[in-house]
Amino acid sequence: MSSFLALRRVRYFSSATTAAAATINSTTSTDAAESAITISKAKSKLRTEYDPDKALEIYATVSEHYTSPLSSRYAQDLTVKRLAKARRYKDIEKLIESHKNDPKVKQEPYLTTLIRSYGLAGMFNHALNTYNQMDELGTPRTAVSFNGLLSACNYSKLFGKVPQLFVEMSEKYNLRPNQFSYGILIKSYCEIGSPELGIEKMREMEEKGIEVTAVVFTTILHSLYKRGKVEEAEKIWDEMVRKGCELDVGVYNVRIMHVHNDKPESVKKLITEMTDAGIKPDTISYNYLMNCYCMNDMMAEAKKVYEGLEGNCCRPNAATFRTFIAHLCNKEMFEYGYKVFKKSVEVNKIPDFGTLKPLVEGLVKKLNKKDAKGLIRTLRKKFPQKILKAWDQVEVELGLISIESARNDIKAPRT
DNA sequence: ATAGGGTTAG
Repeated sequence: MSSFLALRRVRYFSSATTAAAATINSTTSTDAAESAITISKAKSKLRTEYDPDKALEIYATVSEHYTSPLSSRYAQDLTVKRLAKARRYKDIEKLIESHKNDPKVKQEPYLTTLIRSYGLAGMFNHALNTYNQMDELGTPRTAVSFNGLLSACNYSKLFGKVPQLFVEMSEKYNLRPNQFSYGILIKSYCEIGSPELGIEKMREMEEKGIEVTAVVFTTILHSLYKRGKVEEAEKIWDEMVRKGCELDVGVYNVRIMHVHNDKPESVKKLITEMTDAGIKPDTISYNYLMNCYCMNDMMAEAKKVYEGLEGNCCRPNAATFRTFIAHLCNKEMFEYGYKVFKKSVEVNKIPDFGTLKPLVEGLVKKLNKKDAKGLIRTLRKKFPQKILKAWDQVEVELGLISIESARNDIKAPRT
């Protein structure tokens, strides 16, 4: 029985891969506005599509409407990540290799997306092969693809390999590393556990007259805080300010990250500071503030932050819903938790099983079976069968459904 | 049109 299912799955999948591959080469003359709509719809769907087969089908519609590397990159990234999670490496290869038949591979940005994708899938050797294949494919080389290769290496978590590639490839192909190349290199040193070497490379940038932006400072700052080197971090921050580096949300969020386990006043202070400097806090900043209030039992304040998000031109993201619902459950605020859950459904950012289970249990405990059932019913509509199995059991355990009807469901799933 | 910041997990 299970092998039959497995077989069916493979066959179904192969046809989806082929479909995705085939559309890439078809010449379509859809007009740009229409393409943009199609792509944006596909992205929204992909975000919540965890079934790799379905993801591929959706991705096929994106390939069909290709306009620029950037516009389809997000979709390609998501598809590849889903496949990688399912360990479908052969299928990733099939998909990406098929793109090499497209005339656009002679364009460096296009080819670079392929290299990056292999990296995201953790298939660094494929990324490297693709990079070495460029002459054969007739794609010109600049720092763009070089940086793509270095990024692929970081994505594959081969941080130690980046410094070596940096030297080797820049010499072999006579390329001059730019500010992005250095940014990637410094990231790799920080990940290896040596922000000090990262700082050394930053000095090298200065000597060579390559602009050191907030991104590089942020990488180093983050690494220092993460390793508890607070004094060194403060020094880097001071240097950054002193040198007149343009500050942005990213750096501030790293600083907020560092203080958010403290009292809310510390977070508030930084938010005021950045706002005064004309930098708008984003969803990440507010998530920290909200979390911080929750950890300090200030739920009314946390609610205010959550409800004020849109007024601050921020949209709640997946992390907002997940962490807030978890805290609300801890505080037994299940009714409000259900409200937040409904909002997450509305915007297609539903938290995972582990987050929602305590919410259902809490609702039942408070004798609110109606909402508990409503929650599960909603999930049934949204998620693939595999994930839902866990919910069948929860339903029975909590007495939301009788064992008999659970059995019936196996034959005839509810709609 | 290539680098950083949260959270994500099996």
